[in-house]
Amino acid sequence: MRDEATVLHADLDAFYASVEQRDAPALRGRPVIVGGGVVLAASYEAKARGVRTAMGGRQARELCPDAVVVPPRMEAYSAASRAVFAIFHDTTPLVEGLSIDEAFLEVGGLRRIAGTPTQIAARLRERVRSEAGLPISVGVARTKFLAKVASAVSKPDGLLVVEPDREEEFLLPLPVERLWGVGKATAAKLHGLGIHTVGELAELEAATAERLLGRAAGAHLHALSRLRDPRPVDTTKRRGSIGSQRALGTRPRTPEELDLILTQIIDRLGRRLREHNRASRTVVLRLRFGDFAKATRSRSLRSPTDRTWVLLDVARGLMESALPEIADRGITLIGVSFSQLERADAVPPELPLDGEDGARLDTLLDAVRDRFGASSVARANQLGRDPGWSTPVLPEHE
DNA sequence: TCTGGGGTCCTAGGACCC
DNA sequence: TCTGGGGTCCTAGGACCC
Repeated sequence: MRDEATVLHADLDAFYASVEQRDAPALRGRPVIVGGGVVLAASYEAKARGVRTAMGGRQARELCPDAVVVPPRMEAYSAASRAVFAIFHDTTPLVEGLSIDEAFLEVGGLRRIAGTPTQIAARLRERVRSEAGLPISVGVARTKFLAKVASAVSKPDGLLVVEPDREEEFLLPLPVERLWGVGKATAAKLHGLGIHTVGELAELEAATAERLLGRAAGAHLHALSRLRDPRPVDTTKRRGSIGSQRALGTRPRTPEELDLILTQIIDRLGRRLREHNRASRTVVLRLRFGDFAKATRSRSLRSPTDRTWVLLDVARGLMESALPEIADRGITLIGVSFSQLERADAVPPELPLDGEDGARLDTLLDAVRDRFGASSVARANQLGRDPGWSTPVLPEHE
């Protein structure tokens, strides 16, 4: 196990709001809220008045009537993110992006050319401030998890180093909500057992935590509470899904309206897919009904595709199957994600399955699905992806 | 609290294969 | 013919994060 603090977690402060303040000097020093219906981001001046991310817009304005409310400018945030990540990559080749505004950096091998992790972290903060014009907090520790907690504790605009011999003293008194993966539901379960601090969780047996929280989550959180986090900084991660959704309000919608919205979402997502040279094998339709209960419907394809018309076709089928329930319960949100992504240029060509053969196979698969259920189709899909299988078998089924 | 939009990972049952 | 262990894929749902 590494015994030196060489992992940095760098996390931009109030990211969207800071970009707005950077670009409009009149907003500096004032409470800024990004987003109208719901707060997407709040500047520290607004946070000081109790405004929080994900809070309803009305409540936020009551807490902070003099706040400047601005609509989000996603393009500006993407550009700012690219500039900051360029500084990350200039600092070390070992960068693992977590989201638009945070990343892990492994700087263990750089001591001779760039100095200690603490020196590297301080210089990184200066560069982001002077070159990108944004405040950033950095945590430095032996593991990713501790570095992330350290950056959160250091906010705003902070730098916090957790030396290996101070880890217990730093972590154990913190509330369990600080653990990465403990949200409302998990915190409530732990509180029910009288567990409020990380130290109290660490005193449980691992098996007890697993029984209470589920095998994976329980084992993971228990390990974190005992300072075990073997995950290295991973530079090879790629996005596994992309999605888009639209809230609809509560008024009734006709099937024609829903189809139009679905088409717009799929069209936009299809573009994003092709821009990133990716293809998707599973389409997920996400619904929120009139009572705000959620549901998903999904379907997997024979092979990944980036063709909008194919994806739209699948999504329409899912939507159609949900229409009766929507008519009953009303609908307040439509979302679509494309998952099981692969590189589009790595998808093997489907030569034997194009054109009429492809149409015949689709008909065949539909018949199989009707008669034997979806998992038979899943098996047929496996066979269909086997290049040695598809060509000779098809004509026999005509 | 009358509720955004983008993601990740895990669980669990049914069906299937070897 | 029955039983079983180990594994994969699909679908649906849930918790969590920023």
